[in-house]
Amino acid sequence: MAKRRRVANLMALGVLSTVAFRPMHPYEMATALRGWGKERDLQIKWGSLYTVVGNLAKHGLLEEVESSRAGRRPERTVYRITDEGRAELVDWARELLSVAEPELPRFRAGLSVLAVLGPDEVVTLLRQRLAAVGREIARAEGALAEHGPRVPRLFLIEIEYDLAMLRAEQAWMRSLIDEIAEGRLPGLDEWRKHHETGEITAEMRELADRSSEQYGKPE
Amino acid sequence: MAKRRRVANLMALGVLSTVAFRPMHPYEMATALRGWGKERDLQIKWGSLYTVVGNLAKHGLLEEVESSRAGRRPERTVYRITDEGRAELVDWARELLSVAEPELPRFRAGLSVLAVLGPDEVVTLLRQRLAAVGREIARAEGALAEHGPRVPRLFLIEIEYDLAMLRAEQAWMRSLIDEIAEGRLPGLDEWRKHHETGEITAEMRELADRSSEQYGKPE
DNA sequence: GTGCGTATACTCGTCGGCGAGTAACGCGAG
DNA sequence: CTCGCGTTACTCGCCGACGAGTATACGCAC
Repeated sequence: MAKRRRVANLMALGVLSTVAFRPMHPYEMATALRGWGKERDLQIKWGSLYTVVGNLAKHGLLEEVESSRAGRRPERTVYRITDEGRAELVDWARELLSVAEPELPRFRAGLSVLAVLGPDEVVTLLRQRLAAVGREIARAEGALAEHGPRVPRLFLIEIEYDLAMLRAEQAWMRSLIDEIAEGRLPGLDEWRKHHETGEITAEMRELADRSSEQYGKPE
Repeated sequence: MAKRRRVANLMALGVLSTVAFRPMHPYEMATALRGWGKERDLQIKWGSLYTVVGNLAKHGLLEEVESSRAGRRPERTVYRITDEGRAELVDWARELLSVAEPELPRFRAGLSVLAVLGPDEVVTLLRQRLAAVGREIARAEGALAEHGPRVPRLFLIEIEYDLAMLRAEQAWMRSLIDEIAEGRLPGLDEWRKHHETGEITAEMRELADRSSEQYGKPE
């Protein structure tokens, strides 16, 4: 289960997958990744790039090929992927596709502190986010429509995944918004009262102090 | 849009939300969070805890109350939330609930490097993950069933969100698996051939070299 | 009552992440 | 032909994340 990667940063996965095609220097890897459209999956931090490539080399997953300097430009070090690097890439892909450890999206964190806001405001905020999700959906659909004809479907799979997840999120948010807005959410009155008066119900106090186990084991 | 948080780590959100109830020392915050069941959202790294609390204090979101030592135990520093801290908590919650910047789940990264594996293996791996997702669903359902009676629904919202997302993921994975397993995915033959012979199609080579813009602007 | 395992409550050091800075080149405008 | 601004290609350095280490206290067996 998810053995510790020598280079854990997901950008390293991107690097490995581009440099698998042909030897490159770091900057080239980044532009290739970008040109590919993968900046979305593993966002490129220019600062990290060289750290990551350096670490990959240190661990024998990449190796330095040449260190040419054209003119008096800064030196460009070209790297090639090693057999070990290729193995790591494959093994990592296997892990990512087969393991489902729970993720912690930021929105989920927001949901878990819902109660610090009042119900009415929550509805407003969720509506804003719903609109934003709608825009993301449009964007993903646009991307599919644009590239669908030219690019094999295999390479657009992540976008299809995005779409599926975004639509699910949209549906879920809609039903939650409706429940709150129409007053059907159980406990809504206590929530509103707590928020207006700042008063903490006995229930909440109890919850706050209890330290029993809940949903999910500590790692 | 997502102004830079003085303390960006999501654990800080957890800390703020617990210490909002009453002053505590760091270790107590962590156990409260755990007892609450929030270790799932913002997983607790013991090393980070003190860094995070320290940073919150440094930025005036928490303040030191007393530094009692009971017996000859290590000194316990108790912190209280400041008005600024409370404001940050509320503002942060607002942001998390209203903004939808795209997340980058690990699975999505795996999908984006699908092609380094062969279709048959991909099916096997996805089936494994499908089973794992099923177990996660069961777990979330169990948690809902267990706590539903005792805990107000408001505090279980994240679990409902988990469930919705997990089910969507399950459905999407099923349909992808079927498409590949039943040979309905377009481009499947090229994919298989590429994987068996190691040969790169002209299409892929072209894709690899092109550096045109795609889906998503660089930040 | 003494030994030992476990919970409590931190401290420290390292390593990676990443923003900001730098420097050479190339080109288009005037 | 030269100014300057965008692109290429990196380097530097801080600071935050977190694993591992540490030290006390408490409970319980024998």
